[in-house]
Amino acid sequence: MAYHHGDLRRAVLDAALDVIAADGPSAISLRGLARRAGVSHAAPAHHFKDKAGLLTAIAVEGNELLAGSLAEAIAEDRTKLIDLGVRYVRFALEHPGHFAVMYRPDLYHRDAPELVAARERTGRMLRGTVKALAGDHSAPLAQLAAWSTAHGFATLALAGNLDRAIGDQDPAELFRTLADVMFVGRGTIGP
Amino acid sequence: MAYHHGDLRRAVLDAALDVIAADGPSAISLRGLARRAGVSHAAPAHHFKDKAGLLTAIAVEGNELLAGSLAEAIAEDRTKLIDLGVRYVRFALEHPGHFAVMYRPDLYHRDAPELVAARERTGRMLRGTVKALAGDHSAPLAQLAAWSTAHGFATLALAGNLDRAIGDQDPAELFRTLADVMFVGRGTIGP
DNA sequence: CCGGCAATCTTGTCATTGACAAGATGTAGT
DNA sequence: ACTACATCTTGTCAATGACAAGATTGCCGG
Repeated sequence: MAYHHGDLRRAVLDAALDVIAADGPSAISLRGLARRAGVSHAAPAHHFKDKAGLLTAIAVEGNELLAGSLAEAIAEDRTKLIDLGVRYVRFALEHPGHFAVMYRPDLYHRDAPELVAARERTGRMLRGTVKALAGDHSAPLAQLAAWSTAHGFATLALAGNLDRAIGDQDPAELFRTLADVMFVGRGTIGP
Repeated sequence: MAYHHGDLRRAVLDAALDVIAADGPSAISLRGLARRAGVSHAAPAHHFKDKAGLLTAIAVEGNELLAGSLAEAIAEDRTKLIDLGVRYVRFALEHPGHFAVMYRPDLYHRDAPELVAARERTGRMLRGTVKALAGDHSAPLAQLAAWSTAHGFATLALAGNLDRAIGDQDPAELFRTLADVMFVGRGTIGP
């Protein structure tokens, strides 16, 4: 084994995401991740400072991935709010490790500058699209409604609370159906 | 200090709920709770077996409290789905410790019989009300929509993600406004 | 009244973990 | 080659969860 791992930072991140997706954020241990990567027990700390630092890095990466995906949808059509919701749900299902950390600020350093920046970038996507659809007076409420619905659906689906309702469908497409029924044809929110 | 605490079980539960509401479930330690209650470090284990057992007890109690509140709303008017949502949100804000644990099955014993029973009781409330409003064909989707929205709103509000949007309003009443805008006047869901 | 019995709590211990400090090893720039 | 730096190792400590064994208390049947 070489003294330098090559990319220990990424290896630890990937191992952590594996464990989190399988058993939740409380199941990770820096020492366990070190063993998985074949390095000494204190090596990860050099890249992430401490456990909260590792989870902060995951939250940052998650927000960047999500912002990127939302940006794609906006590039296609900046008026389709439902597409943003579908991508939000799809992101949660495809990156369960990231999603499981992102909205648990008690687990990481919520004031880290890079995190604040990534969060802000994600938030701008949603706000911009909502404002393009709703008047300025109803935009905040519409934003709340959209975010709450997508976030609630994703959260419940990830935790397995919707297994029976979802069956063998694609959850993200089921969410599209749901959002269509809720929003389409209403003056306040959707086209 | 008497050898018997009196009601150590409740004291530990209350202390745990305090800590969880303040710093999240990852901040609790059985030994810390024991110190808070003025007992030896191993006393709590006698009541809850282990840490997951303590969190299981909290999840059970939370589901029972929530089911009770929902039952009240149904007793008043079994057709007002929005009232259920408002109570769901209010429960989350008034019992943040319980709520923070209930939907994190990775933290507790998700198969404990008492927990399954309490969950089932809560679920019946929602299903019954939704079925009374929507036809059998659209009920599952309507239930998903209602639960997702309320759960997402409560989750985001608790994590502090909605602070700016909420301002100094009562979050639960804000949710009522939001739900009114979303649901009222639609054939599929609300009256 | 009392002997035992179960529930409750204490004390003692162990492996694991997170965090930190100090040192070793490789790498890049000059 | 020399130096500065990033990376990784080794060693250590306090805190924690879990377990085992024993002490204390209240209670119940006889």
